[in-house]
Amino acid sequence: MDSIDKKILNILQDNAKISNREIGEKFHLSRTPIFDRIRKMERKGIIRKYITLLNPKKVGRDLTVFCFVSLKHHSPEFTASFKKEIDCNPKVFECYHIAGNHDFFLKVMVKDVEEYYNFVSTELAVIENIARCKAHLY
Amino acid sequence: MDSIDKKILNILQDNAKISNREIGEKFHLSRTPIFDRIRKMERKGIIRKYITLLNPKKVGRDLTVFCFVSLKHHSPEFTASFKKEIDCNPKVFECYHIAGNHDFFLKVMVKDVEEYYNFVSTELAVIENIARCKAHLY
DNA sequence: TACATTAAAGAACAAAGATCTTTAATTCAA
DNA sequence: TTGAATTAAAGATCTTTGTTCTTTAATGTA
Repeated sequence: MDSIDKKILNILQDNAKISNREIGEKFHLSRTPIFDRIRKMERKGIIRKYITLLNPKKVGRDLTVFCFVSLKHHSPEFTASFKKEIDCNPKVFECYHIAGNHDFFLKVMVKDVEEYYNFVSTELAVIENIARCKAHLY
Repeated sequence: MDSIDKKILNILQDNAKISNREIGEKFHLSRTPIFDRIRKMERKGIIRKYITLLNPKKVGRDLTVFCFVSLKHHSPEFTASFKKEIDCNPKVFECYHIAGNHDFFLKVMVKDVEEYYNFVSTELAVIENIARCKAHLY
């Protein structure tokens, strides 16, 4: 991976739909080498996927909550089981197992505070292994 | 926005590069109405942007740090100025202005702990308005 | 030097996006 | 209910893009 590859990645990170020709113009290259470079990075797994970002406020998800969850039991089985369960929840947009005082970090997107507390009481707190949950509203 | 629009959004969220024809096949529609629906949602701002996700481990970003930053001054000018500055930093992948005890929440991706502390000392702490910074390693 | 490897360009083709017109369905007011 | 206006979809068409293949130049190696 040379400096051109890295610059291509920077461009793509911000805009997945830019054409190879337009990228090539920035480096005085034709679209062929750009295509080849991108495909190589896709095949190597450097480029993971192309996704679409929505405007949460316009799709009924006005409130973002960052939420630290502590578990009672910390064995690999328990943490993996928790992650698997929470990853399926459509309100949970990101889930990380972090080091430090807490165990998991969640990014939850909901309509309002009421929906968030419903989420906590009916979808989060019902999970056996949960000890504590600390929220940061956005 | 009807149910077809919502399903289109679900598909696009996971794959920004799927063709209109392929989406249309799922609903027994031609590519024209799919194109029109997507463009409408783009113009309304429902669709925000198309981005590329990389594999952090393969681009020398093994360590993710969630970092809460508190500011000294909290006026709109100060917070906007901080956000503008930090948004330009290539190591900062997400930045949110949150309610609660802290002011900003950052998702920072770096090679290792050393690079993170370099980031804090040479790129974060140099910003005048910073009061505190609390990190959660991932 | 001679050979293999790599990167880029250019030609060529299939597929995609994008625009425009027409048709059918739906809504709304007279 | 009728008729006009609006909307959604299809189909034709054109431009651009992605993709493949071949050729050429540059680089590295025995």
